[in-house]
Amino acid sequence: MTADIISLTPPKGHATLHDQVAHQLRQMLVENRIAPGAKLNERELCGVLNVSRTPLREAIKMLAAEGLVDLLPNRGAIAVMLTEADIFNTFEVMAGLESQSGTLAAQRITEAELSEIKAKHFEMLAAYTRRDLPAYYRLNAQIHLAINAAAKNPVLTTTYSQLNARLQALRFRSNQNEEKWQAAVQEHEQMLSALSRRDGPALGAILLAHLVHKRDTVLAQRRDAALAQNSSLASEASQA
Amino acid sequence: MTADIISLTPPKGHATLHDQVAHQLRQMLVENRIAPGAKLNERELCGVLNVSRTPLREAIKMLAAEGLVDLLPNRGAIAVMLTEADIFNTFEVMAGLESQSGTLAAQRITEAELSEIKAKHFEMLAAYTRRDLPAYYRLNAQIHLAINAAAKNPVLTTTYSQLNARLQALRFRSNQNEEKWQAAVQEHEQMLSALSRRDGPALGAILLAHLVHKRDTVLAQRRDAALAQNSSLASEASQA
DNA sequence: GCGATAATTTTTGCATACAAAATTCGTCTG
DNA sequence: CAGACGAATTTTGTATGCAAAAATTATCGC
Repeated sequence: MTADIISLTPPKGHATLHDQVAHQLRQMLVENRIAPGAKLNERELCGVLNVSRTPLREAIKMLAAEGLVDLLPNRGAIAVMLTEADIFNTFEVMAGLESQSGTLAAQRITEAELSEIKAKHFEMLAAYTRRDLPAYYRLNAQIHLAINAAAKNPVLTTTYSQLNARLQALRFRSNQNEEKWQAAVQEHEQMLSALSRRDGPALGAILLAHLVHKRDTVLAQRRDAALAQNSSLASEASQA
Repeated sequence: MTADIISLTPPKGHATLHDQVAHQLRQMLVENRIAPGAKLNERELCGVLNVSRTPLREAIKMLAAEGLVDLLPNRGAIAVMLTEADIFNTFEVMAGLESQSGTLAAQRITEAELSEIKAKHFEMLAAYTRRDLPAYYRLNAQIHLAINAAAKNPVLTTTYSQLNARLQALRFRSNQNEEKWQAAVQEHEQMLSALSRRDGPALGAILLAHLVHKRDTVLAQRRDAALAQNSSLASEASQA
């Protein structure tokens, strides 16, 4: 099936090496174990992953097509470094895709799927109440993926996941501020309500707004981080 | 820039071999010079493209990530064979993306861009009047790409182009029937009107409907082709 | 003659080898 | 001492070689 070409799930058993390597590299990039802008040294990675350069290079080419690394001619590959414009644009597209998936999900979701999402929602509320950020993020992501899955369109799911992967690295260590967190939780309440009523347009609109807010949060955070980085660099420079 | 990772335009000068090969293969797939389901024999393609297997295989991995070929473990790659569900789903996503690009384009298009699209529109009308299908298709595609470009979101453009490439092969030899053709032209008139009025929501809605119609046309055509194929096979069998 | 099985050939997947480009380092000059 | 030039090293890009898996052909049994 076309939508499964890009396997975002671990290749089971012992599939081809380049697929395994691609999966491992994807994980490393998404979890920020390879920093944005960092060079992917082939020899080094060969050592870490215990493979020769051939499957490694093939995997890198796949990641390039997925938009997780940039290919510099004669200079290898680097982990993508998203500009603010890139982030804005990516969120803009993801907002459209997620909105669409919400609209479709409202039409196509089964009772069983809805129940599972509701359950995850309550688990997420529990995590929020405990201020357990990692659990909250995990459940949040699961809910969004579940809504996506309920849209019953594998092409949509794959496209969404691929864009999401590029941003994952950004969100990996992001800390919400309290009021935005609360707002996000409220939006999730509205999402569940719309989904329960099978109100596609409403769910689409909510998800659109939700993603816009998420985008603003990520961008604001990024600016703060950049400022902190700059000031620490400045103090370092003054020390030297 | 992230959106330029996947180069859909000819790599100028003498870039890396795997990029050139990827471009050539893409062209061959999109133009149906490699039939859907056909096996991509490595040695054979090496001969045709005058390269060794290494850059060829790297290129194939990229095309796999782009969804143009399927990778079968230990059995190489085949040109994607879209099922009817795949086509439906791909069009569904493309409809969403194109609708969004219309909405954004209405907000962000410049006068110069609008004029150029209008000019292309009239050229397209000329082609329609002459019943010059190839010219019509070319201009039609250019208009859609121009609207996409006017949305000023490279991520959206790339995502759209990537999905479009998968369907290009289908449309390459597609013949419109007269009334659907006329309807499509009328929709284009509405598009231009909405774009001139900078009416984003209207343009989005029109493009959504336009894509749905395109989808129906392509699927109907495909069913006809399948029937013709079957009957010719049947007569062949009866001859033997 | 037909189907199943075994041998042969082909093809894929991976590792290695070699050439060209880029990076690094040292040296030299002003 | 700064900066530029150039040799040495590293790193990438491509070609080739080898082993395992698949496809093909031939052979055998029925």
